[in-house]
Amino acid sequence: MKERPLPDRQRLILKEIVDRYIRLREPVSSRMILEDYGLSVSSATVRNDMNDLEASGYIEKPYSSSGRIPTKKGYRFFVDWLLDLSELTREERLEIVEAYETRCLDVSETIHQTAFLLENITGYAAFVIPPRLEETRLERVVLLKMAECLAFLVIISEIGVVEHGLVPLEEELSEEEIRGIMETINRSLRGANLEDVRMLATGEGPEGWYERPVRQAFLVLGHLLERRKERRVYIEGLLNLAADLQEMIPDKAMERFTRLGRALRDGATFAEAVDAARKGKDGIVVNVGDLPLPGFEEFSVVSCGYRPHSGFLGVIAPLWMDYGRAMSATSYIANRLETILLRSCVRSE
Amino acid sequence: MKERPLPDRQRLILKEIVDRYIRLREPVSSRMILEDYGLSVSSATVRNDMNDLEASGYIEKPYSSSGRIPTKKGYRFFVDWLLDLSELTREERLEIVEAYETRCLDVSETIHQTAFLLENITGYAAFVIPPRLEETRLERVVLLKMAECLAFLVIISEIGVVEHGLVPLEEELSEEEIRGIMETINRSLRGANLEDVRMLATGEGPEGWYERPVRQAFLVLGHLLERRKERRVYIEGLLNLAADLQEMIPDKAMERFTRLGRALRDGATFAEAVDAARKGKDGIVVNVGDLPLPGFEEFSVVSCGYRPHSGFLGVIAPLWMDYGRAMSATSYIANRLETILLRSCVRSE
DNA sequence: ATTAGCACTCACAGTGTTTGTCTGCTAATG
DNA sequence: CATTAGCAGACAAACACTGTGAGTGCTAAT
Repeated sequence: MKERPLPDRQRLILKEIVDRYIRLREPVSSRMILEDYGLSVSSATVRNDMNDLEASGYIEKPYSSSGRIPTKKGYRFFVDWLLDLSELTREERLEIVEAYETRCLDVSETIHQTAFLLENITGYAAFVIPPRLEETRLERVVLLKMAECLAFLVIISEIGVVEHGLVPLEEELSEEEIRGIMETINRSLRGANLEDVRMLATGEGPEGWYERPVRQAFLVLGHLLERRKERRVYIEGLLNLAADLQEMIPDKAMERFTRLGRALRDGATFAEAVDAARKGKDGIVVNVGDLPLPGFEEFSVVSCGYRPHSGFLGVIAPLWMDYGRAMSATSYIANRLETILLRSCVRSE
Repeated sequence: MKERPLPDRQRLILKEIVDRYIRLREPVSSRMILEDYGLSVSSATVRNDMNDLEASGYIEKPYSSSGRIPTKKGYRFFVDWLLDLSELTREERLEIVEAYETRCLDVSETIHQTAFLLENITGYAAFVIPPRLEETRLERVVLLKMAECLAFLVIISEIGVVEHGLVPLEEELSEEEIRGIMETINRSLRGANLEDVRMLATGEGPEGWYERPVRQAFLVLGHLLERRKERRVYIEGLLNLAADLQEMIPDKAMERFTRLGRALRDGATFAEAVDAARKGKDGIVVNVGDLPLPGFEEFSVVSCGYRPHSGFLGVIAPLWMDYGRAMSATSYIANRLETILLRSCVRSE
């Protein structure tokens, strides 16, 4: 794990190479570094250092006589040690805060909105992954009579409205009876985590225990939570990666783009990969091209957790992304979302 | 409008050229036609006919000595006169019917599902455009008390649940009072078209006429309908067009793809363009590369209306799409959706 | 340890060559 | 007069060849 620390000048040169490559997207030559950076040594000296850096695996040459570009290891080192964080401007922060102003209490809605927000701010592809069902506790369900044989079921967790759907009833029930069902459900399930609720409601479960109308509500409850479990990922702005791919591999760009798209179509896989890569950390995590998913070899993922635990969000962008900006945007928005979710509890009293 | 009808052999040759080009995607030479099609004439004769067809604008050459490919006019003629419709298989029809089995009464849900379905069946990009608000009448709203200062508003039209959302209340109201609000709203608005409702609810409207809590519900009502008005288009499977673009213009594929994506991001524009191109027709309409939208020059759109009027759905695919299949899939699914929507009214009694 | 100088490498863009396919035209044919 | 055979010409596609210039590695001098 512990690398021998780089000599000062080499650190400087590496930083310059990464900075410049991120800015201009072309191999950096020894002369370029001097021009930009007024180092008081000659280009040959720089070349020697670059040689060392290459030997240690931080940079590489696309071909034998070209300038250098950073390797993944180089980006990694850059992110860990050399990065200048660039805070969001006051205006940008304001924009984010305002975007949440008109929010309603629907969790999916909020999360979807967040994905858009993060996309707009960073210009990269953004994703938001809601807290796992396992980590979300049922506050209560609300069951309301809508028509003779139709009720409305709303699932409310500690962070707001999770899902809602219609419950067809086999016979007409009075409002009192429906309230009774609701209370039966709440009495037995309040405080349970939603994954347990789902399993209970979809599994063979305690069929005999309840009367038919309760079972009917249960069925829908399970159905809704199941749907929620599947639709776990909101990704926006995939199109932003198109131009990057074009630049990366002009002739295979399209193929790679579709591969990426397909990999992300099944959101759950992506969510799990990122979750695993975060290794349980809470705050900002940067994965430099090491997400074990097909098509992600040339992309970095910046992610940040938010409470309730197990929820996280972030951006997907090429290795040469502006890490500083992505990191501050991601953590700022994670923070806002967290605040919004925790504040907005829809409690019963 | 009326073209002089093509001589029989030329029709045959044109059909063969389009058929073959759609199948193999490469210019068709005079010899190919003979091989495939056992015409009892020589290739020179075919060439002469091809010359005539080119002169009339039905086919063209990519370069001076290549085989021929259809022009838009050629595709147009093909679609209008030469096409063999290819019905969906029994299995495919079954698949579609089954997909609607688990349907709930939420209109957006159903429509979204339909877009997926059409994409899967055809393998092209599919879109579904819901009926305009102007063409949808309010069946009724349902307002239900959920917590002390929170109610749930459900908007129900002739075709199902249109939208729902939370209504924050400024003071606690009894269930009776809330029911009162609901009835006030329903009394004055039932049967009105949703666009009028929206304008009424968002505009300055009859502020003075109602007490505060009613206004509050009104506000949310307007907000929900506004959102609905904006989110009018469901497009799925855009990625399917990527490969086609790659084939069409290998070097500019990505650029064109993003242009297409951006054009479709604002769904309303797309919806209007297609709507205009359909010229009020009810059934299947095929637009061969003549949709006046940037990026659509090289794409055809097959669309089909469904009731309630002003709703329509269809596919977007390259000019060389399998029109027969696309048309039968589109019209079949339009038909199913129509049935489902009209059947599923959520009436009050 | 640093530097100047030089030989070497290689992408890139431009140019030429070859090959094979398919056309248009013309003159012959029934 | 429609049809055909035969031939010359067009041109994409694939490939090799070349010059140019940016950038390196190495070596010998400081």
